[in-house]
Amino acid sequence: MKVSKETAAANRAALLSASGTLYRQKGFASVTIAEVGAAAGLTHGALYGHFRSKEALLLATVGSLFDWTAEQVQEAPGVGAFLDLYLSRRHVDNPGAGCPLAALGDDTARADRRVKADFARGLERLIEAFSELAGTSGGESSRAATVSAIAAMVGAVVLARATGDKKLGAEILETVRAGLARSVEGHRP
Amino acid sequence: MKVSKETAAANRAALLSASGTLYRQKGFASVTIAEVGAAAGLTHGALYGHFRSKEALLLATVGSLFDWTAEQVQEAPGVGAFLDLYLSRRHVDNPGAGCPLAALGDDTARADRRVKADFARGLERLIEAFSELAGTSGGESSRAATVSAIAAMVGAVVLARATGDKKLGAEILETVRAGLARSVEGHRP
DNA sequence: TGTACATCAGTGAACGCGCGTTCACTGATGTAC
DNA sequence: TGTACATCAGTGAACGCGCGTTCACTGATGTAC
Repeated sequence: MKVSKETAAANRAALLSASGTLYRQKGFASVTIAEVGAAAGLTHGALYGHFRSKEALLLATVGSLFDWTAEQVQEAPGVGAFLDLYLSRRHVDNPGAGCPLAALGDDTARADRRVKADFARGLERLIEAFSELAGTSGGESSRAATVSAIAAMVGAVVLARATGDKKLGAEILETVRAGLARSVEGHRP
Repeated sequence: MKVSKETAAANRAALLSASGTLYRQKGFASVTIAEVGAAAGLTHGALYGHFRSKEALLLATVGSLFDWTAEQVQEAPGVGAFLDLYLSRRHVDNPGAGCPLAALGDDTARADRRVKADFARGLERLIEAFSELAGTSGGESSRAATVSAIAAMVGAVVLARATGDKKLGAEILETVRAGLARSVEGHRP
């Protein structure tokens, strides 16, 4: 049956939220139309009222998904606090609510050019936000330090998740966290 | 028709080689039995003579796949040479013949406990091999530096692949390479 | 404001397709004599 | 060494199943009067 415009808009938002979570949990390839619909409290048929196809849903979802991490940085009170959150067991254990760059990096490498473009934009926004949070001026060496830090953070979360080994995973997180905390302090005169 | 024992063994090896390449290129979820068989020059039916199921093929493949990177380190003439190879455009553009930790990290996080165990073993071997190549003694700080370096390397390759942007990708690779080269030299008195 | 009706968001059965898996069959291998 | 035959690696048709997608239908919404 027909629903109000407000409900329809909320349903569309629920579909995008559900797909964003499911993609991060299961990867692009393993998410079905039916489960996205069900996670949003709808049937699979309803999804086609909002998106032309499975591909269109994917493109609509990643349009904003990869901005997540930069937004988290902007909300963080400081670099140390963000490092603690990003390199935490909680983050590693909850990919569906975590950094899409870490959860979908490999998937994006295999995806459409348009998905990659959204990923690149999200990464650029993250580099800017992180540089700003670290309080360094916009020099070249500041950007280089930020890029290296982000690579290490993403790598650490990917590796910690893939090992499935609490001890090794914790070692990776703590090692990278300590190394980056030292490096960031070193950049503050 | 029946083939010789040598041919059968070669076919089995070809299946494992094909699956290893295809997994790294397309991810675990998107590789079909038929295409693994075809890539090995066989039909899909032949595969079931060697492996009980699709899952058994996956487990047999990753049994040795994740050792690839440590073996590359052992063959490298030095740390600098390995960094140049790992953080190269060539590596980024050829995931099927590259580091499985970078190509399948996210997929492994979503996979069976046994796949994760093989990943963890491959990563441990890589940490040992890299420490040895870097020529540092087996102290705690040496291991920490190695773990941080590997996280940055894996993260750099994942990000460079996902951006699909030659310029940003090249910047990530070169920034991390330069940072690690400096860090490794710093550890040499 | 009240009423009749056109609109349209959502439902769920149905479709074709590709996948993993099975199995009767083929014919070269390799062994028994 | 030569021959007859049992073995078995590989083939390809067939199967059931789950998926993406379509579409006739439903009934609440929201508008025209």
